[in-house]
Amino acid sequence: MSWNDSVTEPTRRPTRSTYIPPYLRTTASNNTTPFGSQTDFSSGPRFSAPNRGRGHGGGRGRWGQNRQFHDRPTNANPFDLVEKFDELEVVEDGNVGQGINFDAYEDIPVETSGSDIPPAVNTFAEIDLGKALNENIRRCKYVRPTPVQRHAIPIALAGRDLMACAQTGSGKTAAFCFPIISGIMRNPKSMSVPVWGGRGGGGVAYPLALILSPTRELSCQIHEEAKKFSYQTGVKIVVAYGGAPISQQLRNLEKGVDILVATPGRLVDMIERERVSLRMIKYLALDEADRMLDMGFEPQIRRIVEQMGMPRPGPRQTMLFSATFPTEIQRLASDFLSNYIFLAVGRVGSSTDLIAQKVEYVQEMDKRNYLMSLLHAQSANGAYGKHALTLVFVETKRGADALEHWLCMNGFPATAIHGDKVQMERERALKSFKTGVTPLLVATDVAARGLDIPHVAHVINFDLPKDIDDYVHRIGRTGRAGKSGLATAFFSDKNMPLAKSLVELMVEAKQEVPPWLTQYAESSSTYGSSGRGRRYGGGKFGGRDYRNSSQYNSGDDYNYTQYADSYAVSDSYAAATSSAFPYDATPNSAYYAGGGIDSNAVGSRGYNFDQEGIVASGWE
DNA sequence: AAAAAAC
Repeated sequence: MSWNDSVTEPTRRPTRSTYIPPYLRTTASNNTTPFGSQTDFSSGPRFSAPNRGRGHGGGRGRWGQNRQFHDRPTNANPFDLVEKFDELEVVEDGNVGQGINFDAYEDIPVETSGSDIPPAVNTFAEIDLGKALNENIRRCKYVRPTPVQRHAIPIALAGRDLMACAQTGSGKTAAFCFPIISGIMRNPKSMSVPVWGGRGGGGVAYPLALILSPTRELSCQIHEEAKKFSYQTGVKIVVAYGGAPISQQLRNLEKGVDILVATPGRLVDMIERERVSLRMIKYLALDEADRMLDMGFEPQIRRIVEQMGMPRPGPRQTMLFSATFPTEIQRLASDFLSNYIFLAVGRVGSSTDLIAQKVEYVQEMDKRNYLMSLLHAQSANGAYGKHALTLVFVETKRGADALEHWLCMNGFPATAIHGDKVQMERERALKSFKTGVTPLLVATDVAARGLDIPHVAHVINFDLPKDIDDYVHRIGRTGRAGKSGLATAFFSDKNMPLAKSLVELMVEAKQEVPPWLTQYAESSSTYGSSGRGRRYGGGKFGGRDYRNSSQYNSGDDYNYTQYADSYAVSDSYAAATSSAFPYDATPNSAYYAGGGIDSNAVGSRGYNFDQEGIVASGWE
């Protein structure tokens, strides 16, 4: 595949003066890496420096003059810093030489629609991502692309817009990062050089790629991942999010930025301060795109994408990733896309077989005592501590504080994370949880999506969420890295509206449903269930391209009529999901649950991907 | 109705 052809003429950012080729950019710390002291000047692309451009960035700031490569900040080796790396080594050592049955990939249902869809690849070797990126893939111990990567990367490398449906944990960060990094390296002339900043002076940074995510911690995580992928590529990644001093983030921007990872608020702030311009954005990725486009976020995202100088769809390549794409969200999202390809990998919105889901009927007033006995039983089993973390979700920030306090008063090493805490507390809580210092974390939905926290053995929905998709995201924090997980929900009278979809989800995941819950589900479904308070109408777990629904029916290979009918007769989760994949609509079919190559499903099929390091390296 | 996201 000659995606090379699709690469556009190199563009130069408006205000720049000194060009530093990539192979000079990353040499400063080469000798300190554990991956050899090679300073392989031949590995970088050779090209001549472009003409110097006169700065015209709105009169603000200038690019550096004659900045030498040794002036650049030392490039810390992310493979050293990320603690996951140690786990990778352990995992690998313990499992050397085991065969992997990659035929299992073939069973994953995949739906693509759109025009001229580039074929999927089976190996990274089939894709020319470049030497540096291939090295990083090796360092990350990604042996084979995950299913979403197999499909999404060729699509993205072909320059196509993409709406991709794959559950968190299916390797989507890499799926959009690899093509972005590769694309930027293919246009070396456009790569950043440091902004001449000076104290308070402030230049304008012109990132080529923008990755937006809904929470600060998720942006940090993406940044950490992306740094690993871009190691020694010369591609510079900067993260910007609120709650942290803006000064340091601005300084980071001044050192040069190709890819900006950000939360929306801080990004808008920086744009308004004229410290960031979106004028040169070539790649836009929205992680957790359905969340980014829900009621709370949509106006802000629309403003960023449509009203702050970003190039239009077409000149800009846009990639949306999410576990779920409700029809209504797809409709909104299509404003940002041009001739896009829709991709759904795995059973969309489904949870995984290896997460055992329990639902207990617990009255509000009994919840604390019930939690206490649960935790006592847990610690008696030894299922507790550094490698058996318990994540407790509550509905409100106040509730999180109260429960944290109560747990601590009762001798449990708990901490809490929610949006009313200052960022430092949030980060401290997360770290303390991750490291097992406080193996109990009470959290609001701030921690529900995307976060990759190894060793979460138990997710407790102390308060159930209102929406079943939030439930799916929450329980997806456990059962990772091939380990089994447990999810316990406290179901109270307040949760009656959730009964139906919860039962359907559990049936789908082959979980034992308590009879009382089935009864609730049936009684709640007798009235108002179909077409009622579903935020986005039918197809909430839209694993299907909305363009293929009736009014868009252009007649390709799907049976749209049947699909539409299934929504008409049943507004159910099961109907939505089982109709998502025409290849195998059998409810009990053993394809990977949860989108992509979910480690749990893999494990349940008897394949252990840990040995390849794929699972343990963090897929979010 | 809550949560998230700027200062």
